[in-house]
Amino acid sequence: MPELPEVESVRAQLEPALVGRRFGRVSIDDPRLVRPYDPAEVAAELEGERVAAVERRGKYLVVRFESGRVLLIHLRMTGSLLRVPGGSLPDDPHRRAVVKLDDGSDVAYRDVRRFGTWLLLEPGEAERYLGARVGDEPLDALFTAGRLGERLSTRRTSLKAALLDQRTLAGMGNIYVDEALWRARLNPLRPAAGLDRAELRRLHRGIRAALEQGLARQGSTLRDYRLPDGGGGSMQDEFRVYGRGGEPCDRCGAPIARTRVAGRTTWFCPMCQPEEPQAATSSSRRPSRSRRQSSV
DNA sequence: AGGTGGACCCGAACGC
DNA sequence: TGCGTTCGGGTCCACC
Repeated sequence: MPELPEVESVRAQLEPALVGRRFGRVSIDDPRLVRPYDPAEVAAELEGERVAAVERRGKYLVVRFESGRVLLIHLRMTGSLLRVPGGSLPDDPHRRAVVKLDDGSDVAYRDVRRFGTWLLLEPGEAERYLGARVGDEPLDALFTAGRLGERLSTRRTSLKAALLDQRTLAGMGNIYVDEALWRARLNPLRPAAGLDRAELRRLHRGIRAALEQGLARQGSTLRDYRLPDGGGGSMQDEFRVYGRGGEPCDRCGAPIARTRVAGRTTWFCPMCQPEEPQAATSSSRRPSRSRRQSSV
């Protein structure tokens, strides 16, 4: 599922192919993609636009045109973009749209489950749209452990739910939240607002480490994820907990547990990520008791 | 206000 | 073999 590392990897490949290019013929074959707008009208409006920049905010791809208009692409779960140079697109029953560029290349949008969206916004509209939905960029230099603490301090829900909320911070999904919490040795059910400074530092590092490793591997390819050149990522080979129920924890050897938190399947290590924080030598926190955990 | 759960999709994996 | 059922994932929206 495309999360921040996947979307950023797509963006990086798309940018040199798109910037400076003018959209030629555009066909949008699935009305869901641009709902509630008319596919033919959106396609017609896109034709002739020249790309000024290809950016990313959270899980959104942001295609900025010289006109000031912005095309926001969200891949949701199974969306992918394929760029081919010569206009020889392979057949694909799940293709939902094609953009012909003025250098003759084609950019095709594929989406098995049809959750993805293309939204064409007029100049100035994108900032407000994104601002309402997307919080801090976790890899931005301004995103510190202190800032993370601020964002979490007002939340009344679990750590997992808060991190999945794109307004808390942008770009984490089910995979990278579980991976970040494992790295931070924090239980997904811990209250989001209850972390001390040391825990916040661990979480901040865990988030960045998980996302940066995902970026280095060009994302994770579980099923439908593809880069614009047709390749895949390899982060799935580096998962510490995601999808690994019953396997031994890389850190302590205990079997990885599978449970459900915030409506999502959640993997964690019951030993490394206990519900009660471990007693620290310098703190007066009461010692952790053994807790029954759901297993596998 | 803020959190929770269902709806939206469809292919894969499962159960009988 | 072949059917039916369950599952999952990100976001929105109705509900509490």
